[in-house]
Parts: sequence; C-alpha cells; structure tokens
Amino acid sequence: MSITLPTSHPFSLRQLQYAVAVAELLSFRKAAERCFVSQPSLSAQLQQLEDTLGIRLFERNQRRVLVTTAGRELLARAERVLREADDLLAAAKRAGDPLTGLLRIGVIPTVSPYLLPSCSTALRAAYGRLTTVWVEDKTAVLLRGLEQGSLDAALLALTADVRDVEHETVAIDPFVLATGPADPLGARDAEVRLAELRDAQVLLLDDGHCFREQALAFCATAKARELEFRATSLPTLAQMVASGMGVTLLPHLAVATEAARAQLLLRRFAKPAPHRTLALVWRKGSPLATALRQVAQTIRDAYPSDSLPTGPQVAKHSQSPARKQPRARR
Amino acid sequence: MSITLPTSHPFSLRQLQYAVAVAELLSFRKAAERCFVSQPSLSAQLQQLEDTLGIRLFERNQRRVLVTTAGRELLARAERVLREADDLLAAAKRAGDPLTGLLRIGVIPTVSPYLLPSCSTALRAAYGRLTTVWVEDKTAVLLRGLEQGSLDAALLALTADVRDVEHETVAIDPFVLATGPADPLGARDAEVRLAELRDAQVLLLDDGHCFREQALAFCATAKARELEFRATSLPTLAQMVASGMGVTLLPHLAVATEAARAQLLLRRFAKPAPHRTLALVWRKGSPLATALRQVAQTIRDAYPSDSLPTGPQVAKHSQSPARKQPRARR
DNA sequence: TAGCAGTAATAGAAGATGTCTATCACGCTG
DNA sequence: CAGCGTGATAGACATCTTCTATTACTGCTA
Repeated sequence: MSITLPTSHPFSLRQLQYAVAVAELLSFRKAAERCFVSQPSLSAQLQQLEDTLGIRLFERNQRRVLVTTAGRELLARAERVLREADDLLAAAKRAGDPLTGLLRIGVIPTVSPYLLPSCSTALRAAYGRLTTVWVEDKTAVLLRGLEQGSLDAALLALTADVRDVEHETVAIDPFVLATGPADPLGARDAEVRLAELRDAQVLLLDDGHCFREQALAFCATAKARELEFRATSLPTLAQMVASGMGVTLLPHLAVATEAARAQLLLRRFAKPAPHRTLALVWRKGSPLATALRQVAQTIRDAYPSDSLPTGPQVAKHSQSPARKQPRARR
Repeated sequence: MSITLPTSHPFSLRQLQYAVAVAELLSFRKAAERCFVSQPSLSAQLQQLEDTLGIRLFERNQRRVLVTTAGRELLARAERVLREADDLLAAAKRAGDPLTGLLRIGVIPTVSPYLLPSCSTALRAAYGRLTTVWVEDKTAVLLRGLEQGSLDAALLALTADVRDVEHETVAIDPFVLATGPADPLGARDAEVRLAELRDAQVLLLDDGHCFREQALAFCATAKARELEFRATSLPTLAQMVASGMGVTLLPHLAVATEAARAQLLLRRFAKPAPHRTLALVWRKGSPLATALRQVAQTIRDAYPSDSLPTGPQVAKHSQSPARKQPRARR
C-alpha cells in the first residue's frame, strides 16, 4: 500500500519552490529575492536539486537562464507538488476549526429518537460547515467505537461503565412513573413515593440498555418486581404498559413522544427522584475537545423544553437543569 | 501566476512521510524504524508538523495511536503530495536519458526537404522514445530560436554568423554547377574550373538564405554576374535554370531531387571545390550536448549517399566526408 | 578600450535544523 | 510488584542551510 519508498525524499519542497521561482523569473537573483534568500543559497539548492534529479533544469551562463527541455516537464510537476502541498496547508487551516467537516457521534437508543430531531437541526443551524453522522447503539458498543476511533463522541447516560473519557453534561433526565390508564398507581396526583412501588409489577427494557440498569437499580431499592418480559425499545415498553401489563419508568425525555402514541398515566417521583445524567463524552485528550464542548452546549440549548402533554400530574422541571451542573474538568 | 506563497513552505516532505508511516503502522516506533530514524526524531518532526498545521493529526497516549478525524483528510492529502513528488522523481529519471521526449530542431530551407525524409526516419528508428519537431527557417531565425530556448538544436551550414554555439559536423556538401540542358557551360565533361564562370549569368536564391551568400561569395571570386531575379527556393531556382535563364550553383544534397524534377546538366567543381559544411549546432553548454552528438551521428549515418542521377559528369564524393572532420571541441 | 553594471558560481564562517542516545512517565501484563 | 511496551523529553552532536564576501564572466557605455 505504501506509495513512498522507505528511503527519505531526496529533495525538498523548498528546492522545488526555488526552481519554480527561477523558471518564472528566469533569473537566479530575482528568484532569490522573491524567496527571501541570498542568491548563493538559491544557487546551491538548485544545484543540489539538479544533482539529485540527475537533470539540468536550467541552462545558465553568466547572462541568461533558460529552462531545459526536460526542465519544462519537471517544473510543471514541481508546481503540481507545491500546489498539492499548499492545498494540504489550506485544508489544515480550514480543519483547524474543528467545527468543520465530519463529526461521528454515537447515541444510545433511549435518547436517539427523542433528542436527535431538535438536536441535529440545531447543530446544522449553528455550524453550517459541520456534518454530523449519528450512530445509534448501546453504551458498551459506543464506548468501544470511541476507543477505536470510529466515533468522535457519544451522547449517553453517565454510568459507572463510562470511564476514561471526558464529558460535558447535556441534561439531567428524571425518570417518570408510567402506568396504563386503568392502573391505580397512576391514578394518584401526588409525586410518587418509593413505598408505593413495593411489589409493583415492573416492565423493563432488554439487557444491554443502560436505562434498564438504571431503572432496575431504582426498582430494587423500591422492592418492586420485574416481570419476565423485556422490551427491546421504549416505544414497545410504553405500548405494553399502556395495555396494562405492568408499570414502568420512562425517561422524561421520552415522555412527550411516548405519551402521544400510547395511553399512559405519568407521575413524577418525590425527591430524591431517580434520574440519569445525559452527557456528551469523548476520548480523553481528543483534539476535538474544545469543539465538542461547544457542540454539547448547542445540544443543551436544543434540549427539548419540558412539555408533558398529559395533564398536571407531572410537574415541570427546570428548563435546563444541566446549566447548573459544574463543567466537566480538564 | 505563482501558485505558492512567497514564503517558504512550513513543512517538509520528510514530515509528511513520517506522518504517513505512522498513519499506516499506528505506531511511532515502527514508523520510525521504517523511516530509518530514531523514534524521538520522528516524534519531534511530527510534533512540529502538527504545530505548523495547527492540527493534531494523531491522538496518542502512551499505549495507542489513533488518526484524528481531521488527520484522515490531511493524511490523504499528504499521500497525494508524496505521490506527486515521487512521480517527479520518476519523471526525472526517465528524462535523465535525454534521448527521450521532445527535441525541437531547426533546419534551413536548403537542407530541409532533401535531408529530412531519410533523417527523420533514421532518428525514429534509432531513438524510439524521441519525438523530433522540425522547424524550417533561415539561419538567422534559427539562431535566435536557439538563443531564446525555443529550439534545442539546428541543422544548418556553418558560416561566420554561426557563433556561440557548439556543433557537430554532419556532412560536407559540395556545390555543383547546374545549367539548362542547352547551356554550353553544362555540356563539358570535365570538372568546372573557376575561369569558366567568368561573366556567366548566375541565378541565386533570395536574401537571407545562407546558401545565397555562400554561392555569391564563390561567384564573386569567379567574377560571374548575378542576375536580377532571385529565387525563393531551390526548386524554383532549378526550374528557372532548367528553362535556360542562366546557370546556378546547387548544393550536392539537392541535386538528386532537383535533377529529377527539372532538366539540368550538372558538373562538379575542380578543387578547391566550393562547399558548405552542414552541422548540427546547439547552445554552448546545453545539457543536451551529449545526446545531440549522438543525434548528429545518426543524421550523419542517414545522410543520403551520393546518388547523382545525371550521368558521370559529377564524380562521387566520399560517403561520409564529415567523418574525417575533427570533432567539435568542448 | 577601459571601466561599469549585471549575471551566476564559489569559499568559508555562522546559524538553524535534524538526529542521536539516554532517560522519563505511563499503562499493560505476567 | 517487576518487566516490557509505548511515546515524550533533554542535551550533545551532525548535518544542512544560509549568510557575506568574492570571483569570473558578459554586455554595455563613456
């Protein structure tokens, strides 16, 4: 695959630059002036270039300089090399602003469908030259992608598994109790107290979803009991709950969407309410860090404002709780 | 027109090479090994490259190396630059043999139509990869072309005007007396003596042709008289002579062709016979010199062998008188 | 014809740049 | 915890590049 020989390049870009300057001005002296070097330096470099190429590029006596026949072609090539090099430099400058080009961001499935619509339009609006590629997968897969370099960042819930990354918090996403329309647990108006859930029949997500672990941990505390069946996605879960199979926890982020699709009763929890912390994470030491912080900020601003469609039983949360979070260090 | 900025290139091909090696091997150590440098050297160069580009190409901690998002594009560009540079090198090597590519050779009109047919086929046969472009013009124009670099060489008659060039003699081209079929001057069998031409009516070429000057000089010695009319080409001249308007000198090179077209009587001159020296000339110090000497040799070999179709009155000349010429110095 | 103004090439000293070896700091692995 | 791997760092040494001053040559001009 390697194109270049293992041996170091025998000539330098500088030499090519000198040669091109001479070819244009047909004068060593003037070329040297343009290149901001002394004429002897330029002379020496050109001589060396000609030596290494094994070709006289210029035919020169004491009063004139002509481009050799062979030189014509080689100088054209030299210009191409220099142009490519300049392009590289320009591309680097452009890319120097990391908010240009391609950004591959992973998202967990319990966030993706609810956040991406607003989030991706916001990013498009904020950074016109940034193309975002979203990859939906479970936390473990995303972290592996990050580690391997196939992802630049990931939007996920912070858990103990999420280590060796830097992060910027995007939002605190509280959990909400969701029941079927006939469920007595959903009928009350007040905030849910832990004791209410004792022995409740709880439906949860499939293995591997971080939200499953989080909800499960909470249910364990509340001494609720998990049913055998595990849903593969939040919509499925909501559907099953709406049909009266049991109760569940839903992330507040999903509530607006799911409640619109399924008949659900929703109640918020009494403090300390269960919740997850959504954050944008990236590899420790990623050069995109500063850019990603800005991206996180934009996502935070685009985070769906509280909009529980199902009546007063769920109190409003503060619009951007994440704002109050301390910034990630480093 | 200039593509590159006047300022020197901030990075080197070597740095690009190092970067590409690291991108491929994903290891500084292995890349250093492949590039035949120590790992610190490579590290330093890469760091410098990243500095000048203002971009981290690699994300590296102590145990792994990843290519940055921005690095992906820039490294692709780096490979292109290196490829172009390699191409330049290869092109130089190919062009190192000057008998490859394009050779622009000027020829004077009194040589061109008679020599080119055999000559160009011989060159094509000898140097398959050489393309020859022939430019026909008078000596002065050719010399200017040489001087300006628009010609690589010229095939012409050596005169006092031809200075500041190196040359390799191709042939000695003796002059021949040509008369109309009815002319008493042409009727004799013996070699022409100078005295025979006294007061002869001589037709010559137009101004600017070197052959005119040469023939004129000889006629002046012979005390012949030039007619008013001047021909624009040797064929015209031959035609006019055949029609009986006067006599002329023809270069032996042209005799075969012209005698086939026009009714001419031809006689060679007694020694010292007038002649011209045809040579391939090029700028002093041209890098093509050695190649051009070979070309001259080929032309010499391809020089039309003596073939006077009009009887015995013109003796054969040695096949390659030029072989006896001393080689041009320097 | 001598001298001047222009060119590129050359020589030698000074400076910048690249490279080396040796070492460190860190993470993984037994 | 020791040992091996990584890349980064430090300081000495080479090499390369550049500089100034000069030479050699040409063409022009007084």
